Amino acid sequence: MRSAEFDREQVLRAAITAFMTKGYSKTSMQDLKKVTGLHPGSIYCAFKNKQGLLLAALEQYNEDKANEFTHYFSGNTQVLTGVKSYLNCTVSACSQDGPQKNCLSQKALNELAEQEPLVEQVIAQNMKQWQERFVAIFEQALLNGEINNSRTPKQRVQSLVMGIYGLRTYAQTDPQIEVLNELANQLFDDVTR
Amino acid sequence: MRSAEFDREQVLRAAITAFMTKGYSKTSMQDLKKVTGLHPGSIYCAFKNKQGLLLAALEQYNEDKANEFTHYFSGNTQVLTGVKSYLNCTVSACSQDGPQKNCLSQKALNELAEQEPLVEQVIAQNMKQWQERFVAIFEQALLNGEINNSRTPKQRVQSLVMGIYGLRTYAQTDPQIEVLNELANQLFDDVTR
DNA sequence: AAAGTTCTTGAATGATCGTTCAAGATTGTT
DNA sequence: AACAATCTTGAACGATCATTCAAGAACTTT
Repeated sequence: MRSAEFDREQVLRAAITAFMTKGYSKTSMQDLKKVTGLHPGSIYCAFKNKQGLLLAALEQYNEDKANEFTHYFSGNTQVLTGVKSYLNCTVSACSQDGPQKNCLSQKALNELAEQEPLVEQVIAQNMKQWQERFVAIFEQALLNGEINNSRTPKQRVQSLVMGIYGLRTYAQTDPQIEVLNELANQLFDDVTR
Repeated sequence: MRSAEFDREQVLRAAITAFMTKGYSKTSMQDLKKVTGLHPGSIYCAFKNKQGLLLAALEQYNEDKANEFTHYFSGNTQVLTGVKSYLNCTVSACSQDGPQKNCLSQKALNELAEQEPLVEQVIAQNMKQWQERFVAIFEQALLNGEINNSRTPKQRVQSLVMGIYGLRTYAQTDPQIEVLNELANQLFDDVTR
């Protein structure tokens, strides 16, 4: 046996950045060869094809986001403080230039929904997981008495994730950080009221 | 002189539908030939190239949306009633299948932002116009006493359009009409509170 | 160190892409 | 009716696309 020479995570992160900046369709295999350092044959051997690479990249992205998420809520401070700082982080990411202002799942969903059912399904699943992590957080907030039960945690989270999707789209037309911060603060207030 | 034989609006509406269903990159000139009934040469003569056709389609789309908008607020009923029915219409569009569940501006923005500056600029302008139409509506609502001045009309509208962007994205992962209606109702309450 | 296995390489493939343009068709003018 | 002007047609173009695969390189085992 001989093990592969490339670092899978490193390759996937490079692919993630490429897909986030240029989108799936406009990212050619030549681009992917350049950023991953892998020759076409290796890519096809490891991921079957371009779509397979996207699916693997989405999986990696989901994992990274899950780790990031737990990082925000690992401390034993108030739960809502974590939500607030999560939103602040999202805003500052959106207001910057560069690839990180986007979300791979959201961008790929917009591009490929109803065109690539498998991809759509995987993204929907990832987003559902993300949403469920938030629900767990808000259920804890309810137990802590940080929020009341005028709306269920799930209802609040649905509004929250909808708001974050909207925030990212809004930021693409108007990346003023003050406006985005105001929007995020208002969203926080509405969701925790 | 000899006038063109095709109906420009008809061609643009066909292009709009095509771009909305498959996205810009994945809509080939062959597709466009098929749906518009125009041969490549005619398309290039009338719109210069594929991007020119997209720009023309975006312009037509913006015009159509503006007309649709005034339709919702032309009656002399309460302003907020119009907002509510606008949201209901958006929800039912999102929950359906087919091309109309998307918004051409939003989809193209997600696909082409930071890749095609000219397209991005035109879309940002269209979205700004859409937002300004809403601001005028909310200023009227303020005069009518339908909303208070705890937030400015502009602030309310920023939250509203952000919410609508988010609603459309949310609908792509979970098109249950009950959930979307609940989200839209909550958005309405938050924005008019 | 030789053989066997697995991975890497990158040129080649056929398909499809956006785009062009010269020839044909149609209309308006004289 | 003949000519000029303009539009339509669709085959052809080079470029680029995702993908393949046979040959070479590198590692493991004997």
